[in-house]
Amino acid sequence: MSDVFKALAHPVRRDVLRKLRDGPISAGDLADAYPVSKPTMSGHFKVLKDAELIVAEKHGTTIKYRLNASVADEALAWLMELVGKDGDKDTSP
Amino acid sequence: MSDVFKALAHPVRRDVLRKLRDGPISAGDLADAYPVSKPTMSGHFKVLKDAELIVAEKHGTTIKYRLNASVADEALAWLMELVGKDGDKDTSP
DNA sequence: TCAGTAATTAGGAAAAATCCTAATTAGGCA
DNA sequence: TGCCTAATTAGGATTTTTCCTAATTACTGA
Repeated sequence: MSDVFKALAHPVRRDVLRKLRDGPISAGDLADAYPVSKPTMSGHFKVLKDAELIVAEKHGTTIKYRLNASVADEALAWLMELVGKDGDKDTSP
Repeated sequence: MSDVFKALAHPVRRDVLRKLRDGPISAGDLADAYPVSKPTMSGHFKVLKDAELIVAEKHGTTIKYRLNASVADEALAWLMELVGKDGDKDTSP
């Protein structure tokens, strides 16, 4: 759980996760979206992967990352319990 | 927002927040609950205070901390948006 | 096979986090 | 006032995070 919150503690990593909400994106395209070097972005991807917030899919020479919402759900559940909301999984039937 | 997730990234700090769910607790009583020094705990309190996850109330010579759920709600809202749940504030009418 | 592109690993500098002991501040009370 | 307790601040050692440039790995296609 610490790994997840640690991963969420960096603004670039949070923004990467938001981008991945709309579907998988390649490492290169993600890297191009931020004013830091590619190796730095690769490091951010590693933090997100280690926390299992993202999953890598290899497509030939490129790698696409996709969001793993189930891990985010665990962090969500922790916060829900903290603030006293019950942990409903869905808001619509 | 980074401050909030950073504060949540340490297991002792997360546990402190959970304890405060049931009402305010003094700094000393909280410190006694963990196998680290009081100054270390004081440092953790500072991180939580800076993130506004807790609020200090002075009572004579002791200080009581209480949970500030509204900041936790913001982190919750961020995660809800990430995983595609709508951000209902309440689960019961 | 080998040049080109995508992405990561290696190595290292600078800043921040973690935790300790010792010293300090602040309040309450004989 | 002077002492005791509660809690924080100061100072410092160690580890982790963050970010860079340079080098490496891995796949593709002429």
